[in-house]
Amino acid sequence: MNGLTLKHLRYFDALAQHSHFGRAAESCGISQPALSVQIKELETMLGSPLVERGARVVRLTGLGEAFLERAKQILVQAAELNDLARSAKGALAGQLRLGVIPTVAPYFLPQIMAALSERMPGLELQPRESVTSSLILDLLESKLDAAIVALPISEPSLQEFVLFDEDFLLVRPMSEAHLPVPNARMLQEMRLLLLEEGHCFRDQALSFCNVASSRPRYLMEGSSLSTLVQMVGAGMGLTLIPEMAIPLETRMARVSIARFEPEAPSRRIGMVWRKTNPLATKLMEVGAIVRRVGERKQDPGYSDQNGR
Amino acid sequence: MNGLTLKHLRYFDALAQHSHFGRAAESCGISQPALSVQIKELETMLGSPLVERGARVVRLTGLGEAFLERAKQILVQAAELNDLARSAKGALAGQLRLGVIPTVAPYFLPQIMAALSERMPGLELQPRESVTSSLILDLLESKLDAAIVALPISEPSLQEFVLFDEDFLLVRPMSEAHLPVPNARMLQEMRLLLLEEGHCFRDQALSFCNVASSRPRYLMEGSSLSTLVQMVGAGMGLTLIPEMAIPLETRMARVSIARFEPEAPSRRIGMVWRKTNPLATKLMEVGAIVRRVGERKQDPGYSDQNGR
DNA sequence: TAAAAATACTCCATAGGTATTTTAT
DNA sequence: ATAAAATACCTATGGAGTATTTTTA
Repeated sequence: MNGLTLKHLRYFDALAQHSHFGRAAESCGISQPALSVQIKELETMLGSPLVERGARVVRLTGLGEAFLERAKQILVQAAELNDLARSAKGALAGQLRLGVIPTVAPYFLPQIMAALSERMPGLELQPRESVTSSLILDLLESKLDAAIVALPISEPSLQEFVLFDEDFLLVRPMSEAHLPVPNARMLQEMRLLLLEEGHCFRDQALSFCNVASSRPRYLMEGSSLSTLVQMVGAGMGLTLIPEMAIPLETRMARVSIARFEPEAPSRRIGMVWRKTNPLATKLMEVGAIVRRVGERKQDPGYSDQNGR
Repeated sequence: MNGLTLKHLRYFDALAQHSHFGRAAESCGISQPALSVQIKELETMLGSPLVERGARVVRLTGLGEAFLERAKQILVQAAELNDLARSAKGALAGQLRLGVIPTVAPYFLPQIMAALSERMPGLELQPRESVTSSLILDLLESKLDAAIVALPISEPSLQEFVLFDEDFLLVRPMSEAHLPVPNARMLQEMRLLLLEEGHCFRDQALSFCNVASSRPRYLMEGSSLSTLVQMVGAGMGLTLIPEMAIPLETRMARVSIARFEPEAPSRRIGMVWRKTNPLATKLMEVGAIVRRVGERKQDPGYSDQNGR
């Protein structure tokens, strides 16, 4: 009598996500009629419709919303079952889907991959770069195993593992190198170049400047730290970048770096994963290795392959 | 790549429960080879065995245990999805699987069924009588929707809904009706007839008598309150019964009833259900109706169909 | 050697495809 | 009029049955 299938849930989840039978079907790798039939079957089992069919819109009913929420939980748990076997085996093998935020990835990911391939040879790292909000969503839906982001996340279902803290440094045109380092108040009056919305680094920088409104007068936006530094070099303003970005980003640019004293702004970088992930203990080991990489980077005597 | 099915989980759950491919298959309504194939498929997907096959024994591996735990969770949640639709509809309709402990069922269930069929006509009550431990297990595995038991249960995942408190009364042979009512200390020296192990009412009575050991000197056991009262009538000792059992059990018996003063032992009867059950709000309504029945029963002016 | 699980094969139910119709804006 | 979902019909995969062999205590 219980004809419910995980397939039903996957299809319904896809339908809810796309709000469109055709695209949802495509995302499942099946044809639109096949998906229609499965959804209808699900509704028949339940005795109530899950979606309202408009001519151009598909919307979830109230029941559909409630159903979706629970269905997602089940799908996540089912996905975790797959990881269970891997976690039972000694070394963490197979692929590890790791998300990394854009203001960390280019400066840290190469070293992470090098360290992991040495210390955990069986591991196949599948990195994905995106902003925090997107990474967290994927994490919660079990589309990622772990993510490296700025802490805190404060999501109760996620485990946070601190990797390291790092300061933000001031990047100015060479021509201003002789000027005193401005403080937070002064920064508010200057032409500050920051990342576009969605990047946590942007918010952290703004919060240092005590900027309440999200768009102060002299704010310009770039889509990568590299772009920002280039713009600074061209005399268009100044910016902040995290310390780990210095070697790579300032090598070719005609800019001057200054440290804020005595209170430098900073961020805490950490790794997060679902607490219920069966790989949790293995992920802790991964975290320890990654942390080691971070410590080496911060050691002033250390010189990585990015030179400097 | 994710060929996992709820069917796999159901079959594996059955196998774990029966530790026997043949019987597990039977309980699933399929043949033994069919189950073997599915289990093997599951193990192949995971890459590790879930069970150790002995010639006469099937035991779960470590991975199997871990897998089972998570699989059960998923199965419960999947079962709850079915209830979701019903809860969305206005009145609670369809069948409601209600467990009741043996020391409540015969005295309370008829009135409950009468009240519910009047107040919730669409509801088809499927009662099941068993001891508390068994009811709670079934509840947690979603094989019951709710249960009427003695509180507290103190299981975090269960919602407790208090129905009423009721006293325990002393049942003596008619010949002893003139004697003073014994207190708890005195009871320890008397020939006390109680239910066999597993019944919560037995434990509650023992705890009133401050009996530490589970089998005091003068203890005899019966399998139903009715039997106990008959034995008391035959002069074999005395017993305690809950107040609601009085009308039915003492009608035909030559026994005398006495109330303990001033501190009568008592029990709290309540209804419990899984907090995550989508029917939770509806179950609260059911609880309210059942509570009303309990209140009417306790009203001295009330006379139910059991006479008295 | 005997009970139990695995294997071999056969079959049919059903998930899914293609072609088409119906629906709603 | 048109995009989108439902329906009709057909095909093929795989779940489940029976018969049999293999395993192990």
